[in-house]
Amino acid sequence: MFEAAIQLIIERGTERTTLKEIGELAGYSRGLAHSRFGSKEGFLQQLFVRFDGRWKEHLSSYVGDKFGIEAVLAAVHALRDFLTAEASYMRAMYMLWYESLGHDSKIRRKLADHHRVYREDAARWVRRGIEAGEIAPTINPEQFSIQFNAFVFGIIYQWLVNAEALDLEAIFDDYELTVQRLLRVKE
Amino acid sequence: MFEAAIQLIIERGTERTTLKEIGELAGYSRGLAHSRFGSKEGFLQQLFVRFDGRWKEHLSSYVGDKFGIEAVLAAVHALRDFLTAEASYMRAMYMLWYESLGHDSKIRRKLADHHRVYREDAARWVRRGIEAGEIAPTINPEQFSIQFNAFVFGIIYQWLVNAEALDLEAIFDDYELTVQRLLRVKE
DNA sequence: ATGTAGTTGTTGGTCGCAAGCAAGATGATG
DNA sequence: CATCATCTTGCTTGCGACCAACAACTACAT
Repeated sequence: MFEAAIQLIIERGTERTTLKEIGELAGYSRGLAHSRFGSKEGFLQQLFVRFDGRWKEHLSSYVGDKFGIEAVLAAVHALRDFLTAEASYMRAMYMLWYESLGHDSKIRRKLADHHRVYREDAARWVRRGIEAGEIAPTINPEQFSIQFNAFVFGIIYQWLVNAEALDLEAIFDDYELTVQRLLRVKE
Repeated sequence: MFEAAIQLIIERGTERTTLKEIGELAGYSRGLAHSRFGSKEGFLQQLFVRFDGRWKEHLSSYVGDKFGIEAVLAAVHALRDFLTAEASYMRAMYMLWYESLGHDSKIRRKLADHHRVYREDAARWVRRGIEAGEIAPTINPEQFSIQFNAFVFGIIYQWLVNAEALDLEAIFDDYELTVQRLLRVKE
């Protein structure tokens, strides 16, 4: 059922995808999605949770308890691999996120909260990297974190707009250099 | 009419905004928006063109024929000021962009094209900065451009998700430092 | 002032369809 | 056979896009 929804969301976006279509594409009747999830909003919320779990799991399998530059690069690799291996997941997830920004919704509030956490995580990586003497103390962890998150979301956005125009390998390789240049303490 | 549309798109997104509401909020009858623009798609396209013109004008009033680091910083300032002075324009514009990614549309194709141009512009600024000896020749103009655009779109995205959580002044000040650190040739 | 044409805006109505609900079918299990 | 969960079907309601006919106003020539 969720797989069917992902496919439809990629094609039409969440707003133009109907519960009827989802049920039928999944091989059931038109009414099932509705009776299972109560409402369209309810269904999208479940989908949100599912997406979130999947990404969190993927990310933490890369980052683990790393910190400093290593953690930042691990997150970059997590994104690179997720974009290529789970492209449809990614597309549907962001379509859901983007469209939830349009109106007041639970998803929208959750999103704001998650984004705060993302920023805190990256800031912590940097802070611990500075403590370990690996990252230059002139770096402001909170600001780097915002810029790092901007990179992540900005790349994903450009990828959504036109995936073919981007050479992901080259982009992530070059961004690694940028991170090293910026963070690494000079001897 | 366009002003009414902007207000409604901010509240509900494009998909949940109806031509009827737009006409009525603008002080006309329910049918006017339709008879003027032919279709909802037609209306949104006009809106897209309008947004695009406004942003282009704003940006070029900051960048002019600058190049190198100066041009990059001018673009950063253009964004900073647009975000604060024209917040509703920005919100509605990006909601329109985001929602047009969900399905095949003319807007979507135009968007892809515009983004290519954005990347070319920034890459050109960098290339000319390298030629002038101001920017380190180790910098890859195309890759910096992608990262720069990612910053722009990524900041806007975070701002759309939760504007209150961001201190725009601090963000843009710190990003200036980042740009200088990355690009400026070391003597 | 009057007839003609063009522009702008209004109104009534059709069509299609998504969401949601309720009643019932199906089918497994103890 | 009774119960519970799962799934289907018929139906209602509401509404958005779109269209066609028409009204009101303006311009301008005669």
